[in-house]
Amino acid sequence: MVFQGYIRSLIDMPISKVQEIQAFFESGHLEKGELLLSPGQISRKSYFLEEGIIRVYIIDVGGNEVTTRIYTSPVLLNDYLSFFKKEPSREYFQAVTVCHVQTIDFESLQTCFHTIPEFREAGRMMLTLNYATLQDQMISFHTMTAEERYQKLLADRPEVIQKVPLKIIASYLGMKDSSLSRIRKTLSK
Amino acid sequence: MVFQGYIRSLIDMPISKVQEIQAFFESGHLEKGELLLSPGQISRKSYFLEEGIIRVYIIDVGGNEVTTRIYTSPVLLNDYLSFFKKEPSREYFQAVTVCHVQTIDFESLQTCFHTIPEFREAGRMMLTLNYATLQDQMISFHTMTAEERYQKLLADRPEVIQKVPLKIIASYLGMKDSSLSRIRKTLSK
DNA sequence: GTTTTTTCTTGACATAGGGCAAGAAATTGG
DNA sequence: CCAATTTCTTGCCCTATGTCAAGAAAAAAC
Repeated sequence: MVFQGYIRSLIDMPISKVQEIQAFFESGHLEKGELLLSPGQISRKSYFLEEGIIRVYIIDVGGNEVTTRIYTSPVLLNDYLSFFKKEPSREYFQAVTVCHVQTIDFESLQTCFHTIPEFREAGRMMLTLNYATLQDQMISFHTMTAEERYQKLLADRPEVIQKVPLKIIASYLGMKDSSLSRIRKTLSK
Repeated sequence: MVFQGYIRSLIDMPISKVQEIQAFFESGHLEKGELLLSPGQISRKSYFLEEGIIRVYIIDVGGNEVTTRIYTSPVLLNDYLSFFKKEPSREYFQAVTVCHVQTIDFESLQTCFHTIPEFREAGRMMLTLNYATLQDQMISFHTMTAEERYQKLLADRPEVIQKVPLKIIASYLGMKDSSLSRIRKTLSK
């Protein structure tokens, strides 16, 4: 249901088509804290996140975790570069909460792309949307203060604020956790 | 030549294939300062930037220009969201220098995608690479100071430093032009 | 349910970079 | 060439956010 609605929101197509697509995926489950992918590994799977939250982070030169993306369901996601170019990933993908996912491996995805043109379109649309999201994030960094970025996240994706630890949110928003804590105090007044 | 080398760097394919692809494009020329696309317009073309520099910017709520991307040749570029979803663009695309480009319209691109699977792959690769670039940029904002970002740009793409006005570079790096000017002074010592 | 570990809050102080504005320098246009 | 723009530099002062560190609160482990 979730899967079908999401795919059809990307590209309009008959239910039968989506069911055909869905048959290529298989259901899975992720524990809180589970790593889907680590630096050095080659990504073998793409995911449809049906329920839950997944974050992507790196360890910077100073040894700090930097969260660059936070995915909230429903969404299609993978490590494009690693998955398509078959090169080692440079990021950690981690389940922040328990997650329900639908997974698909490279070969199945290629088959699916080749046999169902609509899915190819959907794939491109997914990448396009992800790109647009990242771009919005860039613009936020250029034009907003740390507090404004927090308020935007609160307005756009309140579930992130509710379910993700403060220090991960702070890193994602490009500030220190002490600053975010102070911002919260200010806003609570 | 430039076109062929670039496409083949995305996806390995015989020269004859690339020539077939190139036939779908037509040569063009952009004046310095020329706008390729403005907010509200629907993007009708994709570009291969053969020579020159193109920047993308928006006007933020405070009325300031914010440069979000700077493309240096050779590179394939377009406004994905506007071009593929046929929705109004939200950005300005502007030639920063005189440019040589190869252009292709939506219909030709679709035809090219359908008839040449390799080009479809190349298109996906282009989007993937652009995504990766944007992501690197995000990470820079998270982990580096303004000065470090400047030094990185200088190391990675010196031609940007040489040919793009300081205030555009400053905006792209997320700082004020006065700050960048001071950074330059510091570094020159 | 007690201990251990992790996360969050808070204070005191430091600093990178912003805001404003004036003038210098470079570029553009006639 | 000379005037008009536009771009770049610089001084002074200011503020948002960082740094460090300690303790409180919450969550996880036993």
